[in-house]
Amino acid sequence: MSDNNPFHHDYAFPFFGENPSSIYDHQANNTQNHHHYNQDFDYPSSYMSTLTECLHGGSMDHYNSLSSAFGMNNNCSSSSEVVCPPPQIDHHNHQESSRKNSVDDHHQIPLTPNSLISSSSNSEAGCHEEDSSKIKKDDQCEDGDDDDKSKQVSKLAKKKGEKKQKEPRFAFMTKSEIDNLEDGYRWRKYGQKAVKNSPFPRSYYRCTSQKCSVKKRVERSYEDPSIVITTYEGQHSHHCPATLRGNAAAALLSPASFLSSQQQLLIHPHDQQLFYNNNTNPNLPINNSFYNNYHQQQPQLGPPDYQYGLFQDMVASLIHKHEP
DNA sequence: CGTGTTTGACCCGCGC
DNA sequence: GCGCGGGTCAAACACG
Repeated sequence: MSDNNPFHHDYAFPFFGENPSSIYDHQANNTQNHHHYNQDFDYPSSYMSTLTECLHGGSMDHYNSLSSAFGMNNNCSSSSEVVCPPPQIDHHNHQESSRKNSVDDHHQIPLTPNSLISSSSNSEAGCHEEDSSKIKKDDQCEDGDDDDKSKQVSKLAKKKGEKKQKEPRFAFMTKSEIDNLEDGYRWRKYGQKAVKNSPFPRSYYRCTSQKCSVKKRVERSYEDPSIVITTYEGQHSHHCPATLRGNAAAALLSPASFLSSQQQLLIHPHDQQLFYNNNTNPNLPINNSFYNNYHQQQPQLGPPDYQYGLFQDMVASLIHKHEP
């Protein structure tokens, strides 16, 4: 697949978070002129729970409800109810991670207005074929390569005789200076690759929980370097570590809930004006490991006060918006 | 020492 | 068959 845009073959949802100043700039300068938002677009507060359920291992019904909730068609030829903001190449906002692999050419690919919004199920023709490739690899193992028997045995035992189902995927776009957005789960990075036509590498993460095969890819949009594209693959087979402590309030106010709800909220351009993007809050350390360290080292405590405040502001706003 | 990251090598599918 | 690009593996390394 030559397409390096995950939104062309994954279940995709556009999210944008911005700080107030930047959204004003966007709207004043670009958004309204070059891209349209569906005026009838509705954003029920159930987004919050729906997305969380998806991330916590919900059924495909959740995917459907998500897609419908976001006004997306289930077929691939999306009518693009929501269009992403225009690409703004911001070269001073490049990430600093090392790139071992040089990218041959960084030429700009013409942006189609719907390029980031189209969605498809995994059964669509445009999906990845990585699972079939794995199966084939395992078949080759059966042929008897003595070299890597030990590591191949486990794979064989895992997949032999059954065709592994393709994992459902969905992707988020988030305006953030942080690449790896905290979602409440613990992830282990297992790879990084240069992306064709993009100066930004793609990172591969796997859920650290045993028996959980959920993966996620994180990459920065080459069209707008301030946008982080996170693609989840699979569904967690365990509870979110951030919500495991049995404290409903803590769970509600956990960074995981905060971030996902923030992303959902920020899908609507009008809401973008209401909230700070947590990740561009100058009071927050711009540090990938901030939330990870927080969860690992201070799991008994709630988020900092400003996070409480932000989240409560958002919830209050949501309630206000949906009151008759 | 346990956990997570980095990074070169490798595999696979696909197009030519 | 060959090269390319995406995805994964695993040894080496970093860090608390």
